[in-house]
Amino acid sequence: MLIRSPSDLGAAIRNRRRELGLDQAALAKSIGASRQWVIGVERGRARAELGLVLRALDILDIPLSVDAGTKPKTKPAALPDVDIDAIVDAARNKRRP
Amino acid sequence: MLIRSPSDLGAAIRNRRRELGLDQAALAKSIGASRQWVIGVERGRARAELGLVLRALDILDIPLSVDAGTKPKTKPAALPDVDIDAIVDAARNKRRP
DNA sequence: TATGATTGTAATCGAACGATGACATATATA
DNA sequence: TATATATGTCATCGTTCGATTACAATCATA
Repeated sequence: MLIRSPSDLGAAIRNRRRELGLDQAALAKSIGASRQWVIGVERGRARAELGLVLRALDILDIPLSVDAGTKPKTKPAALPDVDIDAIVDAARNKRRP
Repeated sequence: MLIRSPSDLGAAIRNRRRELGLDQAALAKSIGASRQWVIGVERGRARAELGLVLRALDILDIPLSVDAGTKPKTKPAALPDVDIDAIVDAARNKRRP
Protein backbone atom coordinates (compact mmCIF):
# COMPACT_ATOMS: atom_id res chain seq x y z
CA MET A 1 0.00 0.00 0.00
CA LEU A 2 1.31 3.45 -1.04
CA ILE A 3 1.48 6.13 1.62
CA ARG A 4 0.91 9.64 0.37
CA SER A 5 -0.50 11.42 3.40
CA PRO A 6 -0.72 11.27 7.18
CA SER A 7 -4.26 9.97 6.71
CA ASP A 8 -3.04 7.02 4.66
CA LEU A 9 -0.56 6.16 7.35
CA GLY A 10 -3.08 6.60 10.13
CA ALA A 11 -5.51 4.29 8.38
CA ALA A 12 -2.83 1.65 7.94
CA ILE A 13 -2.03 1.85 11.64
CA ARG A 14 -5.68 1.62 12.67
CA ASN A 15 -6.47 -1.25 10.31
CA ARG A 16 -3.52 -3.23 11.50
CA ARG A 17 -4.25 -2.56 15.15
CA ARG A 18 -7.75 -3.90 14.68
CA GLU A 19 -6.44 -6.90 12.83
CA LEU A 20 -4.33 -7.70 15.85
CA GLY A 21 -7.28 -7.15 18.18
CA LEU A 22 -5.59 -4.38 20.14
CA ASP A 23 -7.36 -1.37 21.54
CA GLN A 24 -5.87 2.11 21.36
CA ALA A 25 -4.83 2.06 25.00
CA ALA A 26 -2.86 -1.15 24.60
CA LEU A 27 -1.08 0.13 21.52
CA ALA A 28 -0.32 3.43 23.22
CA LYS A 29 1.24 1.62 26.12
CA SER A 30 3.38 -0.50 23.81
CA ILE A 31 4.63 2.56 21.96
CA GLY A 32 5.26 4.49 25.16
CA ALA A 33 2.83 7.22 24.15
CA SER A 34 -0.58 8.36 25.30
CA ARG A 35 -3.89 7.03 24.08
CA GLN A 36 -4.63 10.55 22.83
CA TRP A 37 -1.61 10.36 20.61
CA VAL A 38 -2.78 7.13 19.05
CA ILE A 39 -6.22 8.62 18.41
CA GLY A 40 -4.64 11.61 16.70
CA VAL A 41 -2.29 9.64 14.47
CA GLU A 42 -4.98 7.20 13.38
CA ARG A 43 -7.11 10.16 12.38
CA GLY A 44 -4.34 11.50 10.20
CA ARG A 45 -2.51 13.99 12.36
CA ALA A 46 0.08 15.70 10.16
CA ARG A 47 2.14 17.07 13.00
CA ALA A 48 2.70 13.77 14.74
CA GLU A 49 6.22 12.96 15.80
CA LEU A 50 8.04 10.83 13.24
CA GLY A 51 9.88 8.71 15.78
CA LEU A 52 6.67 7.68 17.53
CA VAL A 53 5.04 6.87 14.20
CA LEU A 54 7.93 4.61 13.26
CA ARG A 55 7.73 2.99 16.66
CA ALA A 56 4.03 2.32 16.16
CA LEU A 57 4.73 0.70 12.79
CA ASP A 58 7.40 -1.46 14.40
CA ILE A 59 5.11 -2.55 17.25
CA LEU A 60 2.40 -3.43 14.74
CA ASP A 61 4.88 -5.31 12.56
CA ILE A 62 4.17 -3.11 9.55
CA PRO A 63 7.23 -2.98 7.31
CA LEU A 64 7.83 0.49 5.91
CA SER A 65 9.93 0.86 2.84
CA VAL A 66 11.10 3.44 0.37
CA ASP A 67 11.89 2.52 -3.15
CA ALA A 68 15.42 3.83 -3.14
CA GLY A 69 16.10 2.38 -6.57
CA THR A 70 13.51 4.51 -8.29
CA LYS A 71 14.74 5.50 -11.67
CA PRO A 72 13.51 8.61 -13.40
CA LYS A 73 10.06 8.01 -14.73
CA THR A 74 10.13 6.48 -18.16
CA LYS A 75 7.33 6.09 -20.63
CA PRO A 76 5.69 2.71 -20.84
CA ALA A 77 7.05 0.47 -23.54
CA ALA A 78 5.33 1.27 -26.81
CA LEU A 79 2.61 -1.16 -27.73
CA PRO A 80 3.38 -3.35 -30.74
CA ASP A 81 2.07 -1.90 -33.97
CA VAL A 82 -1.33 -3.23 -34.76
CA ASP A 83 -1.99 -4.11 -38.38
CA ILE A 84 -5.63 -3.14 -38.71
CA ASP A 85 -5.84 -4.02 -42.42
CA ALA A 86 -4.67 -7.57 -41.80
CA ILE A 87 -7.31 -8.02 -39.12
CA VAL A 88 -10.08 -6.63 -41.35
CA ASP A 89 -9.01 -8.82 -44.29
CA ALA A 90 -8.97 -11.89 -42.12
CA ALA A 91 -12.50 -11.13 -40.97
CA ARG A 92 -13.65 -10.63 -44.59
CA ASN A 93 -12.15 -13.97 -45.62
CA LYS A 94 -13.97 -15.65 -42.81
CA ARG A 95 -17.28 -14.29 -44.09
CA ARG A 96 -16.72 -15.55 -47.68
CA PRO A 97 -16.73 -19.35 -47.40
CA MET B 1 14.99 -0.13 1.39
CA LEU B 2 13.47 -0.84 4.77
CA ILE B 3 12.93 2.09 7.10
CA ARG B 4 13.31 1.32 10.79
CA SER B 5 14.37 4.63 12.25
CA PRO B 6 14.37 8.37 11.67
CA SER B 7 18.01 8.02 10.68
CA ASP B 8 17.16 5.53 7.93
CA LEU B 9 14.58 7.92 6.57
CA GLY B 10 16.87 10.91 6.83
CA ALA B 11 19.58 9.07 4.93
CA ALA B 12 17.14 8.13 2.18
CA ILE B 13 16.09 11.75 1.86
CA ARG B 14 19.66 13.02 1.76
CA ASN B 15 20.82 10.40 -0.74
CA ARG B 16 17.96 11.10 -3.06
CA ARG B 17 18.38 14.85 -2.79
CA ARG B 18 22.02 14.51 -3.81
CA GLU B 19 21.05 12.21 -6.65
CA LEU B 20 18.81 14.92 -7.96
CA GLY B 21 21.53 17.53 -7.50
CA LEU B 22 19.51 19.68 -5.12
CA ASP B 23 20.97 21.53 -2.16
CA GLN B 24 19.23 21.66 1.19
CA ALA B 25 17.96 25.19 0.62
CA ALA B 26 16.25 24.25 -2.64
CA LEU B 27 14.60 21.21 -1.10
CA ALA B 28 13.48 23.25 1.89
CA LYS B 29 11.87 25.80 -0.38
CA SER B 30 10.05 23.08 -2.34
CA ILE B 31 8.71 21.52 0.84
CA GLY B 32 7.71 24.85 2.30
CA ALA B 33 9.97 24.39 5.31
CA SER B 34 13.20 25.92 6.52
CA ARG B 35 16.69 24.79 5.60
CA GLN B 36 17.24 24.06 9.28
CA TRP B 37 14.38 21.60 9.18
CA VAL B 38 15.92 19.75 6.25
CA ILE B 39 19.27 19.58 8.04
CA GLY B 40 17.58 18.12 11.10
CA VAL B 41 15.56 15.51 9.27
CA GLU B 42 18.48 14.34 7.16
CA ARG B 43 20.45 13.86 10.35
CA GLY B 44 17.74 11.65 11.78
CA ARG B 45 15.60 13.96 13.86
CA ALA B 46 13.03 11.77 15.64
CA ARG B 47 10.68 14.59 16.50
CA ALA B 48 10.26 15.86 12.97
CA GLU B 49 6.74 16.53 11.80
CA LEU B 50 5.28 13.61 9.88
CA GLY B 51 3.44 15.74 7.34
CA LEU B 52 6.58 17.60 6.32
CA VAL B 53 8.51 14.34 6.03
CA LEU B 54 5.86 12.91 3.71
CA ARG B 55 5.95 16.09 1.70
CA ALA B 56 9.72 15.81 1.34
CA LEU B 57 9.37 12.22 0.11
CA ASP B 58 6.78 13.35 -2.40
CA ILE B 59 8.93 16.22 -3.68
CA LEU B 60 11.87 13.84 -4.07
CA ASP B 61 9.70 11.27 -5.82
CA ILE B 62 10.44 8.62 -3.22
CA PRO B 63 7.53 6.19 -3.02
CA LEU B 64 6.77 5.15 0.54
CA SER B 65 4.85 1.99 1.13
CA VAL B 66 3.67 -0.24 3.92
CA ASP B 67 3.22 -3.93 3.43
CA ALA B 68 -0.47 -4.00 4.18
CA GLY B 69 -0.71 -7.62 3.10
CA THR B 70 1.28 -8.92 6.02
CA LYS B 71 -0.74 -11.50 7.81
CA PRO B 72 -0.71 -11.54 11.59
CA LYS B 73 2.01 -13.76 12.86
CA THR B 74 0.42 -17.04 13.59
CA LYS B 75 1.66 -19.63 15.95
CA PRO B 76 3.29 -22.58 14.31
CA ALA B 77 0.88 -25.42 13.74
CA ALA B 78 0.44 -27.24 16.97
CA LEU B 79 2.67 -30.22 17.22
CA PRO B 80 0.85 -33.54 17.23
CA ASP B 81 0.07 -34.71 20.71
CA VAL B 82 2.91 -36.72 22.05
CA ASP B 83 2.00 -39.84 23.91
CA ILE B 84 4.75 -39.91 26.48
CA ASP B 85 3.50 -43.12 28.08
CA ALA B 86 3.59 -45.00 24.79
CA ILE B 87 7.15 -43.85 24.17
CA VAL B 88 8.25 -44.85 27.65
CA ASP B 89 6.54 -48.22 27.38
CA ALA B 90 8.14 -48.85 24.02
CA ALA B 91 11.53 -48.10 25.49
CA ARG B 92 10.88 -50.43 28.41
CA ASN B 93 9.87 -53.24 26.05
CA LYS B 94 13.03 -52.73 24.11
CA ARG B 95 15.09 -53.18 27.28
CA ARG B 96 13.35 -56.51 28.19
CA PRO B 97 14.20 -58.95 25.44
C1' DT C 1 45.47 28.69 -2.23
C1' DA C 2 41.52 31.85 -2.38
C1' DT C 3 36.91 32.02 -2.98
C1' DG C 4 32.25 30.53 -3.40
C1' DA C 5 28.91 27.14 -2.15
C1' DT C 6 27.03 24.10 1.07
C1' DT C 7 26.22 22.25 5.46
C1' DG C 8 26.11 22.70 10.39
C1' DT C 9 25.35 25.19 14.94
C1' DA C 10 23.32 28.50 18.03
C1' DA C 11 19.91 31.91 19.82
C1' DT C 12 15.23 33.64 19.99
C1' DC C 13 10.21 33.52 19.76
C1' DG C 14 5.35 32.25 19.21
C1' DA C 15 2.88 28.05 18.22
C1' DA C 16 1.66 23.66 19.31
C1' DC C 17 3.17 19.31 20.80
C1' DG C 18 2.39 15.06 23.94
C1' DA C 19 1.00 13.59 28.60
C1' DT C 20 -2.50 13.63 31.89
C1' DG C 21 -7.10 13.57 33.52
C1' DA C 22 -11.95 13.93 32.90
C1' DC C 23 -16.12 13.63 30.53
C1' DA C 24 -19.03 12.55 26.18
C1' DT C 25 -20.27 9.52 22.59
C1' DA C 26 -20.32 5.27 19.99
C1' DT C 27 -19.95 0.34 19.79
C1' DA C 28 -20.04 -4.37 21.52
C1' DT C 29 -21.80 -7.72 24.56
C1' DA C 30 -24.71 -10.19 27.79
C1' DT D 1 -32.31 -3.33 26.93
C1' DA D 2 -28.68 -2.45 30.30
C1' DT D 3 -24.02 -2.47 30.88
C1' DA D 4 -19.24 -2.70 29.67
C1' DT D 5 -15.84 -1.38 26.48
C1' DA D 6 -13.73 1.52 23.14
C1' DT D 7 -13.18 5.80 20.92
C1' DG D 8 -13.52 10.76 20.74
C1' DT D 9 -13.26 15.58 22.71
C1' DC D 10 -11.71 19.07 25.85
C1' DA D 11 -8.67 21.60 29.17
C1' DT D 12 -4.19 22.28 31.20
C1' DC D 13 0.82 22.35 31.52
C1' DG D 14 5.80 22.01 30.68
C1' DT D 15 8.54 21.01 26.74
C1' DT D 16 10.04 21.47 22.21
C1' DC D 17 9.00 22.49 17.70
C1' DG D 18 9.86 25.15 13.19
C1' DA D 19 11.00 29.73 11.29
C1' DT D 20 14.19 33.28 11.22
C1' DT D 21 18.70 35.19 11.55
C1' DA D 22 23.53 34.99 11.99
C1' DC D 23 27.88 32.91 12.25
C1' DA D 24 31.15 28.73 11.93
C1' DA D 25 32.90 24.88 9.57
C1' DT D 26 33.46 22.05 5.62
C1' DC D 27 33.57 21.05 0.84
C1' DA D 28 34.10 22.08 -4.08
C1' DT D 29 35.98 24.74 -7.66
C1' DA D 30 38.90 27.86 -10.20
